[in-house]
Amino acid sequence: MKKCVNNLASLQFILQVLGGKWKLHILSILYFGKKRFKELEREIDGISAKMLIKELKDLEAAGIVNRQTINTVPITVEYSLTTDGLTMKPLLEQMNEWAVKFQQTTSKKSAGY
Amino acid sequence: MKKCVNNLASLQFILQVLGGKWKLHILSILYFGKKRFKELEREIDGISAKMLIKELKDLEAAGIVNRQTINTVPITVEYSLTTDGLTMKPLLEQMNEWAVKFQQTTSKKSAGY
DNA sequence: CAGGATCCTCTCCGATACTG
DNA sequence: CAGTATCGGAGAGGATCCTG
Repeated sequence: MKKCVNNLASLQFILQVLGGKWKLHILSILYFGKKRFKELEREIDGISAKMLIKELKDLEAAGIVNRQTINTVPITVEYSLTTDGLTMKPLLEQMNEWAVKFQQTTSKKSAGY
Repeated sequence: MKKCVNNLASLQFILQVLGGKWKLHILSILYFGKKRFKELEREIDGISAKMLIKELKDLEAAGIVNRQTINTVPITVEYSLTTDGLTMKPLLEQMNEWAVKFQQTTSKKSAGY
């Protein structure tokens, strides 16, 4: 009586959560643990502070990323994956794996033979 | 001597391939087999012909989708997953699974308790 | 039926300057 | 350091008309 998979209707939802130029990049870093805002900014090459803030807000609103403010003198904010966010680690791994393989096969082909 | 996963650098690549409003939706249909252009258009609610064409072209260029022209009187074109495209079926399944679960947990929380 | 061309709108995203 | 506000360009994406 379970539906098995007769459609992949929820796939759209993935894009709403992970869509945007930087979200996967951010997650691929938080994947390895808690990071401060500035660390993220440094590790994500090319991102502007504005976009980092925005994407982090989106991820926070989605319940994937945790925001923790620490009241130091120059304020410190740390971001990490929530419990829900952690559930997508295997998914991130598999996505990355697929991407690696796919890039290899396509580069072989375009190499001519 | 293998790298294990010490970074998820290829994740960016996923977005280049699957980014765009409709690509996952298209793939979630081609997942189940070959489809004609018009069938896709009908099954993807809200998509415009222009976007369907564009997204299909992108997917074709990426080597994920196959385009086959059949010389009937009103021309028929069929789209299907390539060999490379088929390799992402497990990925699509896992993405969908995660999305389903994630939507459940978040809807529970927003239900108040 | 499948797809091209054109026009138009809206959102994404970068750059910059400013606040606690 | 972390975040907000504003401006502006580029591209995504929609609607419509046209063609083989």
